[in-house]
Amino acid sequence: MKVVFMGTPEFAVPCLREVCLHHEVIAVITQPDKPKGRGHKMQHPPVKEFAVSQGITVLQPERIRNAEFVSELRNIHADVFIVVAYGQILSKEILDMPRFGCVNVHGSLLPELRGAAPIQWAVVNGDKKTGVTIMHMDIGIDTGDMILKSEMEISDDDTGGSVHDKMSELGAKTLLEALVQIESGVAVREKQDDSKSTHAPLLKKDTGFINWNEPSDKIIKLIKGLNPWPTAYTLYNGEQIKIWNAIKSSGFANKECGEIVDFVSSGFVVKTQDGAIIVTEIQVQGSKRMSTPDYLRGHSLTKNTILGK
RNA sequence: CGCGGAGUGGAGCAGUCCGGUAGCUCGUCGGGCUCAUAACCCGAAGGUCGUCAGUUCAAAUCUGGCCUCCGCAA
Repeated sequence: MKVVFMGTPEFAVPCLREVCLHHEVIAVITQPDKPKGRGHKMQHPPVKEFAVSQGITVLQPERIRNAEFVSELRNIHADVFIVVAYGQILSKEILDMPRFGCVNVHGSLLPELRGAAPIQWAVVNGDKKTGVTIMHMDIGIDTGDMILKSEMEISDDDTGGSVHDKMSELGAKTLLEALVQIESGVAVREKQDDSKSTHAPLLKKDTGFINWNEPSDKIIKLIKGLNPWPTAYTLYNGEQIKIWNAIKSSGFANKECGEIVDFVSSGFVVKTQDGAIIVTEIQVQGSKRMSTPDYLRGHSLTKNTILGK
């Protein structure tokens, strides 16, 4: 099929890679280059990098819904638009353009976790499984008719990052299957049960601020789900400490939540609502991420300090 | 030219302001003690202090350039 691919971050690259192998990608549409990062250097979206390496035409409209760009898009005459984490909302005009419509790869088992950050929220919520859904886009956000789903397990060791990476590949595979079905006319259109929908809002920095008054399991899920971004964090005497990893512990019933109650070989122990957790990997401002024992070799933390303020 | 932090034996740091013998906590290796130990005691190895140049009798330390890493902000 003749495909226009819309996508921006790393997550979309495997999809583009696989689609390139089996279909004719006539254009890639991605977000404009933006000054980003330290020193405000220009940064190309990962999808652009890949597209350029394959010699595919790259278009980076500031606003894809602008009349001028829409007419440009109309002239491309693709059979299908594939949208994977593009980052802009498509207008009805665009959705109706290709013969087979617009196909989206979404990182959850819809109708659960509609929205911007389904992968991380699945981990944060402590879900045991998640998956990808391939769907026909409609005017709503992640509300379109579903074509195909693939499930995957979330293990205790998984992080937002690890699930992201695995799902990125799973999504590409599932997308290819769906495209075959679409092309041969056997693809189903399953309506979503809106009454079962949940929401996975955009992650912000402060999503990672740890509330030590919550149970150990919940805090650990937050830490895992927001690793590597935006990362769970707390404050130690007003200084931010990112917490990369922690394991469950217990005891210290008579202590205050958030208090550093002990030091053990794998890290320091913090009281939570229903027990304690051992913080095993941290990062302080200006320094790199390291295991807590490493950190404690050159720094000291004071016992009984209350974290989070 | 967005703001800021950092590069010192294998790890994490101190020392830099105020130039003058390379230090701490661990790890490693050897020995001792112990029924035993991630415990304790004794000893050892291991660093051209990111890099290049400059100042100086003398540079980890002062000056300038470069490389790399990190936090914030976007």
